[in-house]
Amino acid sequence: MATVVKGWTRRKEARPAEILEAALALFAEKGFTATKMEDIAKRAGVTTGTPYRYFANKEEIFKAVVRESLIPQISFGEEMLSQFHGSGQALLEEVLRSWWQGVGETNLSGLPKLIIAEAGNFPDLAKFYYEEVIERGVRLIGRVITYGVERGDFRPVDVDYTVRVVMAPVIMGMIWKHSLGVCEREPIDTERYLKTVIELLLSGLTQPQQPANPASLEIPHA
Amino acid sequence: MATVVKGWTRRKEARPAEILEAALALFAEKGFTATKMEDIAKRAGVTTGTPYRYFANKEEIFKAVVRESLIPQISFGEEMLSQFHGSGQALLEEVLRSWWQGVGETNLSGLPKLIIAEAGNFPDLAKFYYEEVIERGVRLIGRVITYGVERGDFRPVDVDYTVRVVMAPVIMGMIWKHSLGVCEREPIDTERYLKTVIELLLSGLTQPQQPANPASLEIPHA
Amino acid sequence: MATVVKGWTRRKEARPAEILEAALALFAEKGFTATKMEDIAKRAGVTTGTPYRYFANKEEIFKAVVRESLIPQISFGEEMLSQFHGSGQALLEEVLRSWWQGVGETNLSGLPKLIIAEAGNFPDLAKFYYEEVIERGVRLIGRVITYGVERGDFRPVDVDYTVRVVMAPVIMGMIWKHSLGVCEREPIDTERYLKTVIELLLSGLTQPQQPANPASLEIPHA
Amino acid sequence: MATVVKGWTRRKEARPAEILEAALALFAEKGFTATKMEDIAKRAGVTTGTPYRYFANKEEIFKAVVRESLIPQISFGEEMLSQFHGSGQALLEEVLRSWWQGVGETNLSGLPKLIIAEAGNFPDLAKFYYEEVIERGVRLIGRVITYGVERGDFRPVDVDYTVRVVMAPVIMGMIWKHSLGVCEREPIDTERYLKTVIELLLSGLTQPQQPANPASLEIPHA
DNA sequence: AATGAATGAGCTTTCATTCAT
DNA sequence: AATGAATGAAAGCTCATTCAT
Repeated sequence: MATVVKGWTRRKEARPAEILEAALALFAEKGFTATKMEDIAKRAGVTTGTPYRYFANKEEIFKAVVRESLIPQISFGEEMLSQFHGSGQALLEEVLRSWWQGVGETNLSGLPKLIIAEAGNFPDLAKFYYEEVIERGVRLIGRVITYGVERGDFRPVDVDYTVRVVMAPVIMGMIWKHSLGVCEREPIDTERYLKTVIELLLSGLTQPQQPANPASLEIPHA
Repeated sequence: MATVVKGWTRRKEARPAEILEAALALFAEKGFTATKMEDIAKRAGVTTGTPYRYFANKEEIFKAVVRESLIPQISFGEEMLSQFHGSGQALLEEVLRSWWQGVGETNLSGLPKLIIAEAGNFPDLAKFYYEEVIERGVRLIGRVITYGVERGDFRPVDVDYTVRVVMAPVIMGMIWKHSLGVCEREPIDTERYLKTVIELLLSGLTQPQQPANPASLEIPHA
Repeated sequence: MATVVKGWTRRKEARPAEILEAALALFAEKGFTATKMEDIAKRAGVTTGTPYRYFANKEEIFKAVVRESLIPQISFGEEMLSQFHGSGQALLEEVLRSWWQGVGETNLSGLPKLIIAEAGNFPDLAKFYYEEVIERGVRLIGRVITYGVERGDFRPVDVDYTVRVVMAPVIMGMIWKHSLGVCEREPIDTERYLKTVIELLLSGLTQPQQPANPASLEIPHA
Repeated sequence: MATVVKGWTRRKEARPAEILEAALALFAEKGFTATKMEDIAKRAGVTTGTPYRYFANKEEIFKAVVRESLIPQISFGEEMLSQFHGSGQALLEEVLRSWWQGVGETNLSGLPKLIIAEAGNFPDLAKFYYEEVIERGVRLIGRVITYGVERGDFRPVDVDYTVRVVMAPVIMGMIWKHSLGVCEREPIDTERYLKTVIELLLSGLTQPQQPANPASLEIPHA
């Protein structure tokens, strides 16, 4: 939230970032349509017209938020994959957990909900998000699963579709936080949720053929 | 859509149902906010004021759609559960498949997306949906899993949280169809998706035949 | 409120009167614009279209209410005047009290408020009411005052304008009942109000016994 | 009406006042409901959305009109009372005349009609007006009468109710101007009306100098 | 570069009146 | 004579975007 500096002293180059930060917070809370430009401006500590100096319109602000905040998280996952040498199980868990930490526990977790909600009414946004985020994400998880299958850690599976099944609980966890989750009597215990997800997925993916290697059932980090 | 008839008569008793059908189609396509009352009216073959003869406002139309269409599907699942005598695996597959058939392949599959998207801006709707749909659905799947665990078909699991993990891929499948799914080059093969989901879940839930590593079976917090 | 008779048995000739009664009650409560035709119908125990069998539109219903209910009250006052033989004071009191009883304490007391409120937006209604009610009422009170002056009971006064001053507290009393009166902590004691009105008016009109100050008796513009 | 200026600037600080002035004129003419926001805007020389920058909604515009225009008139009367040293008669006449001048002869005279008309349908407005205007007005006139009674200028009277009787002709005079008054062949001569009011009221309130004729003071029927 | 007043199309909801039955 | 479903124009309020300063 924009460190307050004495009036004109505030460095101009911080403006766009402050606007994007404010926009992300509001997008996550209310969605795209329900977020008013004026609220973004106010929250960024500027006036109505200022965001238009830096971004052509609300859609461009959304794209910029995605580019600046979400896409680096995917790059981070790709980085991790390229340097990984352990078991498929460990890799999958590592990727899911770091995604959860970098996205699920930040305001970014509001973006999947937003895009799901508004894709139909903003086809440009949908296309952009699909190409820049979804496709890269799917490719990343696909490579993770293939890695495990090729190492013999995972059963041979229908990779393309398994990717979606693997991602679903993580995405849903994020969506939940930002929508009906607020109706629940006791908030979700995210660590417990994540643990359940990983346990079920790994257990479902793991090669059951040979007498199980007890180590491979253990939860890494445990 | 409504055979055109001269004058207003004849369709009298059919009107509310026609309006709900039109509303569901539009809700699924555009969401709650973006669905204009006038569009509902037009699609139902009536004029602006007519829906208000039957429903107090847009929120009530939504509730009626849920009550008339979605809730019976849950009742159907409860019915199925109470009469089932086979294995846990068979029960879970049966429930998921029939849910998919009765909801996922109809316009009803648009409702989860809608409610996720608009919960924050329509707390009344959220509360209604949470109490009437989510809680009953969660309870149903919880009983299905417990059934399997008690029969020894499934590993002992953290039922409350496993429910969410089991439902996630099904819900996501429905959400996908109505949002970013339209961006995909080739449409999802739903049978293939469902097969992958069930295979992974059953494989993840099923009691391993050989002596398992006890540590990995523990229920968190237990 | 429409004696309930077995369905079709209800004598048709009672319909218009029932509709007017319902209309008066609602007009008094909500005013002209805010009274919905459908509410009139419902309250009269018929359906939406029925009032239109008897009256061309809402304005005509209003006129009929005035003709059937309010105008007879004026005739009654005229009757009283033509047969009266006592003092001017007694006559004025009699007229005011019987007006209060026949109008002020019934739903008719809502009509002055209504017409005052809506005259600007329904010029036809205003003209009708002015000609049929106001002019006759003013003429009546004018003759009452003249009666008192000619008998020497009242000071010689500017009759035309005194009429308005005399009527004002009675009209305001009725208006009050139907509008801001509801905000008062304790409801108006109408008998006490009426007593205060009459006391002040009679005391203000009565011929002082001692040689009067001629200046104060002059009629302006005379 | 707002000298037309190029662009939107310049009138910045004047806007709210211009809007209130336009609103008052329309409220006086048509009442609250029948005054369209767009008409207020047009008359103030702006477009539909502009009034909403300054006032949350139509009700708030009404309240602002009352606060800015009517309430100062009451304060003025209170001021006058606190500095007055003459006879009760002179005080009452002074107060009524200055009220007439400051309210009766301006657009403010439309407010009593408005509030009487719409109290039932806008309870919030009614409560506000009752508390901010009526109660203070009643208290003011009550003190004026008490002043006269205590000085021996007025007969001892039922102050609470006499207040209403005294105010009635003044309020009615204002109401009349804005409703059925327009139907009259020759417009009311306000000076003549006011003179008649004051003469009748003072004559009705003044302590008879001579031994009173008990009969004439008795309340008939008592 | 930044401001913030102003725009105006767009949406939900209401209700007098009509007219097929 | 009576019904009551349907009409459709109208009104309050919102908000992305513009542009004079």
